[in-house]
Amino acid sequence: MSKKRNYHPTESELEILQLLWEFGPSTVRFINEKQNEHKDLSAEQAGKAGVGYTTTLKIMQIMTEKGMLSVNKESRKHVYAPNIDENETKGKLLDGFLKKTFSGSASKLVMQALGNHKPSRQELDEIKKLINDIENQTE
Amino acid sequence: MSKKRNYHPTESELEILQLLWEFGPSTVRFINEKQNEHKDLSAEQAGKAGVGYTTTLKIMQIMTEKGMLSVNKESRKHVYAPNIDENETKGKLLDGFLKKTFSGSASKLVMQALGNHKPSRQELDEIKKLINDIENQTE
DNA sequence: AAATTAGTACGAAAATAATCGTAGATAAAT
DNA sequence: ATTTATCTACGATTATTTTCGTACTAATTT
Repeated sequence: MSKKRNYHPTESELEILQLLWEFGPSTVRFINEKQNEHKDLSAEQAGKAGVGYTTTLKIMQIMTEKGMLSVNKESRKHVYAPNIDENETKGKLLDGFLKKTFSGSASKLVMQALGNHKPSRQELDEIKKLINDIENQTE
Repeated sequence: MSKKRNYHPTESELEILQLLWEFGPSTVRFINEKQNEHKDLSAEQAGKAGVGYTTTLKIMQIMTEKGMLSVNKESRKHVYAPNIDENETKGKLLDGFLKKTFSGSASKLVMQALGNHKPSRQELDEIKKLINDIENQTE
């Protein structure tokens, strides 16, 4: 039986995972800069310092220990890559959120999501198509 | 300008809020028992001890300090009531989750939710109705 | 009334997450 | 070849959340 780890990425772990999923294998420096770019965009306060380099490094090292990332040490600039699947991970996170917040009811969540966030015409069409697919596939 | 507090309930705070929303104003004892019932249902280990009474009490007191709950102390058994709106709170939580996990795209989340959780026919119908409502309301 | 039970108050410990300082090593620049 | 910049390693600190022990008080039982 394989050791089935259950990954519960923390907030900053998730932030890093997102960047790695988006940009592919990266150095600590790159990830750290992206983190601080993002912070700037939504900066509410002038005095925000941003995440320190060694903080990002430390977290990525911890993630590697946990098995979430793998690291290539050939170069001095270690290159980290996500070791877990984006959709699978997001699915699990969604599952947890669903249970905690919407008693596990996907439709309640969908309704709140659609109710709050007026989706665009294109988004609506995508969703309708998805629903059609599900309906056809069921029967 | 009113002091606009931004409530970020923690996990156990949210668990308590859910119970208060579901069952209405309650004593610590009641909430604590519900917490442990729920834990039993999904008990994976035999040795799980459950949440201690004073733990629940403490958290509810902290929530009261923060303004999330209000408390009626007329009886010796204090009765706690949620002070924040269920839909509004869940909306904010969803918002945060959306940003952190799905880059703020509601449709991505909906698609993942529907993709993972084969909704029932009834749920599908509800969602379709909701989409119709949104479409009609837009134009 | 005495003893037992059931409550609240509250400080402090334990667990978890995030941050950073500093040391040491390698590479790059002068 | 020195100096300076860049990188990793890693312990320690801070912040946050959760848990619980203990003291004290009020009610309930015997």
